[in-house]
Amino acid sequence: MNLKELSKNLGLSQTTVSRALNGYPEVSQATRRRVEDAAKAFNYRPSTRAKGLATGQALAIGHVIPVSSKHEIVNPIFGDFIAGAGETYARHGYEMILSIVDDANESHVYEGLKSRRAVDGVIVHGPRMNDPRIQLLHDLGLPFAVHGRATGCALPYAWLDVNNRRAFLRATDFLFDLGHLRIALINGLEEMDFAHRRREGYSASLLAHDVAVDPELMRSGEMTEVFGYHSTRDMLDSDRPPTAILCSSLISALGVRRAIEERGLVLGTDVSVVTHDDALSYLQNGGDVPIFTATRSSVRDAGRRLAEILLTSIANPMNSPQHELLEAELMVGSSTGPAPRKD
Amino acid sequence: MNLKELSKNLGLSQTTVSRALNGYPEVSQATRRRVEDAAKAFNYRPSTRAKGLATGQALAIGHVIPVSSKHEIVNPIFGDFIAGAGETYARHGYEMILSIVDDANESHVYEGLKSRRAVDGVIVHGPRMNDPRIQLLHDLGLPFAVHGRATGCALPYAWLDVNNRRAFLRATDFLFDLGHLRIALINGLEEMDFAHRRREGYSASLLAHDVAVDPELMRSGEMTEVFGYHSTRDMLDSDRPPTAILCSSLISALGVRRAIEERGLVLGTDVSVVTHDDALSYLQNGGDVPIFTATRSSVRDAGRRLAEILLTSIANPMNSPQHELLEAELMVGSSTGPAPRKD
DNA sequence: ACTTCCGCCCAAAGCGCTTTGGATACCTTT
DNA sequence: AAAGGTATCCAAAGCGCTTTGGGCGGAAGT
Repeated sequence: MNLKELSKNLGLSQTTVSRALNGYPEVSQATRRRVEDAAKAFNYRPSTRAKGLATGQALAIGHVIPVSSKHEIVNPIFGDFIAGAGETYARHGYEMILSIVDDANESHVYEGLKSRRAVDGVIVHGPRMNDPRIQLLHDLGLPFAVHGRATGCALPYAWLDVNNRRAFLRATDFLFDLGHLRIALINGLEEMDFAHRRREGYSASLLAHDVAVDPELMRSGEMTEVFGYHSTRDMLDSDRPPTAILCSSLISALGVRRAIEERGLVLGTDVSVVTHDDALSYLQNGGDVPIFTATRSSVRDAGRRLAEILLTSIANPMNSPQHELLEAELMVGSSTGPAPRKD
Repeated sequence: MNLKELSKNLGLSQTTVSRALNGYPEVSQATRRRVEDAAKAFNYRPSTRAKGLATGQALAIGHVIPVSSKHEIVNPIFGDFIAGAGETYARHGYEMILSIVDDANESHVYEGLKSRRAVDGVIVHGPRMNDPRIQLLHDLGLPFAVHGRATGCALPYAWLDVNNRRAFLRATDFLFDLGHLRIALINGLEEMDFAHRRREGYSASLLAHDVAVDPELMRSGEMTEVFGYHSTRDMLDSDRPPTAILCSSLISALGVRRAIEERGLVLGTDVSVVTHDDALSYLQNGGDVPIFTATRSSVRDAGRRLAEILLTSIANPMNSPQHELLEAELMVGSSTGPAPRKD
């Protein structure tokens, strides 16, 4: 069923039917009702493509998911983020279109989305330091919003981020308060902006407590379970093992725990662990009592809100870009305890 | 830059430019080259929408991701599956459009995709037993392919599945060979087709070994870490605890391990565990030596191939639907060992 | 009674592409 | 030299919608 058929069926012009359906005022209540009923009855829905052609809008938002060409890893937070964003899009009648692309070709994908007029805007995932994408998108004139931030980019742009620095500062302070002095950091890849900020928070706390930064206690890599395991194992086997570990993801934290328990040590007694928790739906941090002490911030919620930010910036192109900085909450679980005494 | 401008620029008609770009023979080599060069120079790409309108194709595939309204859980395998499918789409010039929807509204979404002509076909995720979606899609005349199968659906349809029954049959046999007699099954939600098939394989092995099925040893639920933990804890605390556990996902297996170790038991010695492993990029089963003995099948590869199946079925609508049944490989890790002797 | 205005509706153009049905020039045949 | 191919190219229609620029009748104003 298309517009022409529907209007023929109703004995009305396409104009009137279109207007009735889109809520324009120059249609009488009676006809509007009649049209709406018929549309429902025939299960009529305007073709997205035709509508898009006529209006110049795509009614779609692009998500370009970088898959690191080295590691072939899809960010595990991605599913939940998308779920959140999808809620917003559904409410506003937008589609979400996804491109999976290895990070080498990324710029081509953005150019393609723009020149094919496939989307009205894009969400930038996994920003790195000085990320070239934001300059590129700016030059392309393609509206965008960033999940995270890109340190070093001077241009104003819309973003939503967790206060990673503050979260890791507080977490480290918390460990100091428990008496820990050798605190390790198992972080994401150095080039990622969030990892950089977390390290800053960590370093700032060390500095404030007059503790020197020990490179032996800092690891960074793709945040897999295995990475957490290996890093922890190596550090525990060293001469001066840490008594506490700060970890950038719950998945790696599982590996951290494995290494700790494999050594016969007890989590929260011999070694304390604090992790960041993205509140992934399939990986909750325990039940009522959190297992891990964690800095927590829902990535699904971030998806919902960042999508909202992007849509409003598309609707009001002249406004200056919005930001939102979410504070992570520090949830104390059973993975932390006082630093073990030296005997 | 659009076709009209480009052709004006070249002093050619839109027809010729369009044909040159789309590989039609009625264009001389010389002009084709000229056109291609100009297109590259101006960074011209045909508008997807206009092209779609003219051809009647959408050049897009829909993925409808059900988020269980009860549990609000996004299937963790989803990211990797999408990454695989995305590779295929990119190669064939298709876009991927995603709808996140709670399972109550699912049918509306499919109808919407169809009537808005937004996609050329869809991938069905997470099929349940007697899944009504396959009948619905069949009636709508929307091409589709299923990731998994739907027991009880009589219609022929395209699918790709792991041989779940065989995998779990072999895994259970393997545990029997090690001398285990009390083997537990921690499975996905009962209504999911894959869970049903895995249970069948498990039961068949028990039957073949003259062991009665004990409902106390069978759990099913959303496959989270916490679910694996709780199920294992409860079973280990019972009068007749299992000596081996079969688990439907690596994530739950992490919870299984936690419960085992929390009881002071040793994985692979006191309790053996075999899990299914979807080979998720961020959750590898150990490094060179697998941690868990596992039935393994890459879900990313499944995505790649199922997308291929769908695209060929769209290209050849008259052919009967293709299937592909993947065999999982049984990888022996360190989570299994001989059944402990009764002293 | 005559204009004015308003409420309701319509015909047609246009969005950017593909595709049909020629047209034109240049070769080959016979 | 006339007829028939062949290789290139083009004008225009059409895909399904929105939107511009009226048209038409009846109520209100004078």
